[in-house]
Amino acid sequence: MPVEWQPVQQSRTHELVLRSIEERVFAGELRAGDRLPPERELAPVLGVSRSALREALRVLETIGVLVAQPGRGPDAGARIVRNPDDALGRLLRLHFALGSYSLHDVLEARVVLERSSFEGAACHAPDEDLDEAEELVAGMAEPGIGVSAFNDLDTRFHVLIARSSGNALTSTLTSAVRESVRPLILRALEAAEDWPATARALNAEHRTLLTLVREGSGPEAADLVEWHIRGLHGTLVEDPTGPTAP
Amino acid sequence: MPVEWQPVQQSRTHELVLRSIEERVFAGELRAGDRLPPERELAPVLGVSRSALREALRVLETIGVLVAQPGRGPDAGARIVRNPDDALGRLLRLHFALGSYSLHDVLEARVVLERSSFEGAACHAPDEDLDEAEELVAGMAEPGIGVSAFNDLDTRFHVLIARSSGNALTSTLTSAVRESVRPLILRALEAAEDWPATARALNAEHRTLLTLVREGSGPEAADLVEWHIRGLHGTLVEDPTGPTAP
DNA sequence: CCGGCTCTGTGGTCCGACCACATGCTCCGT
DNA sequence: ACGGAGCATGTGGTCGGACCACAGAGCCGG
Repeated sequence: MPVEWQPVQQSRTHELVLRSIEERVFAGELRAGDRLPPERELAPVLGVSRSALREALRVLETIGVLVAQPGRGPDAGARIVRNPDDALGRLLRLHFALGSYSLHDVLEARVVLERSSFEGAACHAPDEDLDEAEELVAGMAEPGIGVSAFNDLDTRFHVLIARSSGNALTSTLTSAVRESVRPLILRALEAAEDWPATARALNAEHRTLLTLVREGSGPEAADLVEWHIRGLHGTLVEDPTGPTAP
Repeated sequence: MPVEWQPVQQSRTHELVLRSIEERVFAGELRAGDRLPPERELAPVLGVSRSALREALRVLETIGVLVAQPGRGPDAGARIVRNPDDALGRLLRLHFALGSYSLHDVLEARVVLERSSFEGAACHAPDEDLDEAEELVAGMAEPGIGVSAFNDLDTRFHVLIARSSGNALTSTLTSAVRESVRPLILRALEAAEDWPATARALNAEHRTLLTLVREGSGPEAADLVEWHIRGLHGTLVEDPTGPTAP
C-alpha cells in the first residue's frame, strides 16, 4: 500500500516538453554551452506546436538555464547557460513581497548565510576582491552620501564578500536574500533619525569586518557580521501595506 | 556620472508584461489568493497578444507565484499563490545537474542550513511534527529496507525538521538543497559496501538527533547533524558523466 | 581589397481557430 | 415541487500560419 497519495500527472504539453529537456540535462546530454535546435525544427520533432515548445523554453529561461537570442551566427539561437543568480533573486523578491517569508525568517537566513560567507571569505578571498571591497567601503564613507547610493554600495559589498567566499551556492543564496530585502532596508535607512551618524556607525563596522577578513579571523568576522545584520534589521518594520499573514 | 553601465532595457513584450505584473505585486495590489482577469481580457488591456501574456504568466507560474486552471467557477482562472518550494527545488536541481555548483559547495550549504534548522527545531518544533519524525525514523529502521525507500524517508525527515524549525525561508532552502542532492545520495547509498550496517549507523544518528531536538539541545543537535551530513557526503563522488567545470 | 547590398535564418509577436473540461443553468419528466 | 439529464458558457491549453526585427553570411561591384 502506498504511504501517500501523489498528485496525478498533469498532462499539459509544455510540461511534457519541459520534462523531456530536463531529462536530457540530468542525463548529461545537454551541457552548459550547448545549443538547442531551432524552435521550428525542434517543435515538430517533439510532436508539439511551436507555442508549447516556446512556453517550455520560457520556463527554462526563467530558471536561468537557457538564453535565447535571435539573429544568425554562432551566438544565435537557444543556448544552455548557468545563470542562477537572477532567477533566484527574482524568485525570492516576489515571494518576499507576497509574504511567503516573514522579516524574521529573512533575518535569520541572512545571519546564517552571511556568517558562512564571511568565514569563507576570511579563508579564501583573493586580494583583488578585498581591494574592490575596500573601494566600496570607501565609497560608503564619502561624506554626504545619499541613502540610495549607500544602500547600493552596501548591497554590493555584502554580495562581493559572498562571492569571494569561494562557495558559489551560498554566494547565490546570500545575494538573492540580500537583494530581496533591499527595498526594505532602503526604507529603513530613509527613516533613520540621524542618517549621518547611522552611516558612520555602519561604516565603522564595515571597515572592521574587512580588516578581520583580511587577517583571516573568520569566527570574529562572523560574529561581527551577525551583530551588524541584527542591528540593522532591528530598525526595520514590516511593510504595513505589504505582505501579511493570510 | 553613473558608477557603472547598466545593460540596456530589453524590450521583449512578455518581459514588459512580466514587469507590469511584478510591479502590482510589489505595490501590494496583487496579493496571495487574488485572481487575474481572464487571459482574453487581460491581453488587450495590456496591449499585447495572448501569446505574449501567456509567456509572462508561465514565468510567474514557474516561480511559484501563480497557478492556473481551466474550467468555470470560483477556483478557475489564474490565481496568485505562494508556493516557492517546487520552484526553488527545480531551480537548484537543474543548476546542480549543470554543474553550477560543486558538490563541496552543496555540502557546505547543507551544513549551514541544517545546523540552523535543527537549532530552530530544538526551540520551536511542535510535538506533532516530532511524532511524525519519530515515525519516519522508525520507518528507516525497518529491517531489510531498500535503499530507495530509505532515501525517501531520509529526505522527508530532514525536510520535516526544517519545516518544523519555524523558519519558512531556511526551510525552503534546506528542502531544495536536500532534494537537489537526492539522486547523488541515492547512488552513494547503492554503492555502499555493507548497506545494512550503513543503515544501522545512520539510524542511530537519526534517533540521537531526534532525542536532542526533543530535549531542546539545539547546539548539540547542530553539531551532530553537521557530523552526520559530512559523513554521508564524504562517501559521495562527483558524477563522472555529469557536471564538470567548463 | 573593401564597402555596401541582399539573402537567409533566428527568435519574437500576433491572430484566429479549435479543444477539453468544469461549472452553472435550463428544461423536461416524475 | 423536485431532481436529473443535457445544453450553454467561460476558462485555460493547444495549434497552425503569418509576419516582423535583427544580425550574420555571402555576394557583387567599385
